[in-house]
Amino acid sequence: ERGDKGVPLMVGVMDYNYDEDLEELCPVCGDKVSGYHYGLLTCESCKGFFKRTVQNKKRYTCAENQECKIDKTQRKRCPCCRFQKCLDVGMRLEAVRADRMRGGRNKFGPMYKRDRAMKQQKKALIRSTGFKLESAPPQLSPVQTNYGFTGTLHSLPSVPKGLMPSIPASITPTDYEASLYGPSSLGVAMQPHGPLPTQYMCTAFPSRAIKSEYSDHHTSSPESLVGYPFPDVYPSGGSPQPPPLSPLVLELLRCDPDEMQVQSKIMAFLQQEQSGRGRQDRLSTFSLMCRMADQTLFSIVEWARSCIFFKELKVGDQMKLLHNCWSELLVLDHVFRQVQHGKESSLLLVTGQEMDLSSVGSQAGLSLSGLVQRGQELAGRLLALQVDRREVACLKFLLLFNPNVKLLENQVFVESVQEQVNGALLEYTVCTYPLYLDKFSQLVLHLPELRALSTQAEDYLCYKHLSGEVPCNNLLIEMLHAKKACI
DNA sequence: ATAGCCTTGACC
DNA sequence: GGTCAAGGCTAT
Repeated sequence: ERGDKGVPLMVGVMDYNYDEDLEELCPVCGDKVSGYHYGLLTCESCKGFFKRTVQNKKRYTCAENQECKIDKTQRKRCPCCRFQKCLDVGMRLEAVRADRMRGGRNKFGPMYKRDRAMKQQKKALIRSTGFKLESAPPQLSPVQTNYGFTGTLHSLPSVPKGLMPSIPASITPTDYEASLYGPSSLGVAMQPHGPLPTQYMCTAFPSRAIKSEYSDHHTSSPESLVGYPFPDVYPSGGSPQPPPLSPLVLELLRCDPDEMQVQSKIMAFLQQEQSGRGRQDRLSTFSLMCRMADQTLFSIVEWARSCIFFKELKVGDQMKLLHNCWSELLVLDHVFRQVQHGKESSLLLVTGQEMDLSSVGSQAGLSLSGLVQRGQELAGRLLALQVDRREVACLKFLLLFNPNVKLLENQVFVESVQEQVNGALLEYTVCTYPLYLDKFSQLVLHLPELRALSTQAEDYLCYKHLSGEVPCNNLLIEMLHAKKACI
């Protein structure tokens, strides 16, 4: 691809640019990758090894304890552990053809294409986030960097133990390969003596073996099948199924509170507050909106405090992060509600009430109407993007775990969560919307507008507060003060 | 048996 | 017609 054979040294030096070279390492042995082979990027030798093993139905036994380290220099020592590692990192038995037909393409083609697109975007992401990965301390041990949440095998920015310690932990290809195609070797490494994921369990599998992807083209006699005694990863026999949703995305979504619960809670609170007042001092619409935003903010803080990752932080760091992003979360909450509402002419409030936009225009001042309008425009763009709940769940984490917040006790953790969620969101969008390759960047590109909008909202709130129009005892104002104190 | 290089051929 | 992952070949 890159003509790196006769490249003049100088060009090599000039081109040596974080770009490709670091990613081109075989997940099995760390040798140079020569292309996609049997499901993922591997080196030429592991490709050949995997082919020989499966074609010739070889059975190996390990002389040691089935935990031999496999690297470029030692890969010949234990074929048993080497083959096990091939399976662990996700090489596909089905990609070895039973009929030995040469040339052509197989059903994995589209998958390789998707993976290329994803790698491309991840690279762009790394570039746009200012080479965070490269500027990180160069030799963090996996233990130090592994803040991965337990329970997922996917998207952890960390390396399986013993795999090429010279590789910066976060950018080995392993994460993505594994999260696309099967359990990561990290997952296996994390539970070295535990049971393997079901699909790789070596059960007593009857002679009905793996079908080649080409066996459809020929009358498939039992003899034409490769008889490797592993169960088919895709028993349904169709095209490769999309990988399961990243468990991280699911986990982030699970953290989300139930909308109806929040809605009725805030509704009940406001009603109670109103009923406690006499006819005379009923709150103005504006004050009511402030109380509503205030209560929403309470529920956001409650959400954050019970969230995966966030609850691991010390309170001091939690405060700093929330002080930084509370208005962004509030705005995102509002805007996404409008996306779901889908009506141009009215606002949907957190209480489930609908409010005519024309009444906002007439009752609110110019600056508030402008703010609302800007929110509607953002909602319109997000609607056009077809942003979904899972993506919003990720965006909330990206806002919350802002690595630019200063003086954090556990900065590294925050950066790690940011990276993990970025990766999970990227993976989610590429896998869920394969025809919309740009969706991830489109989503992330809307964050600056969201931030700008929230800043404008803060300014507005500040102005209203200074002119004494915001009710006191207000979390909004407290946050406003705290943030100003930070800066 | 290994691994680097070669040939093949469906898909774009 | 080019691409590139399959399988094939062959020195070590």
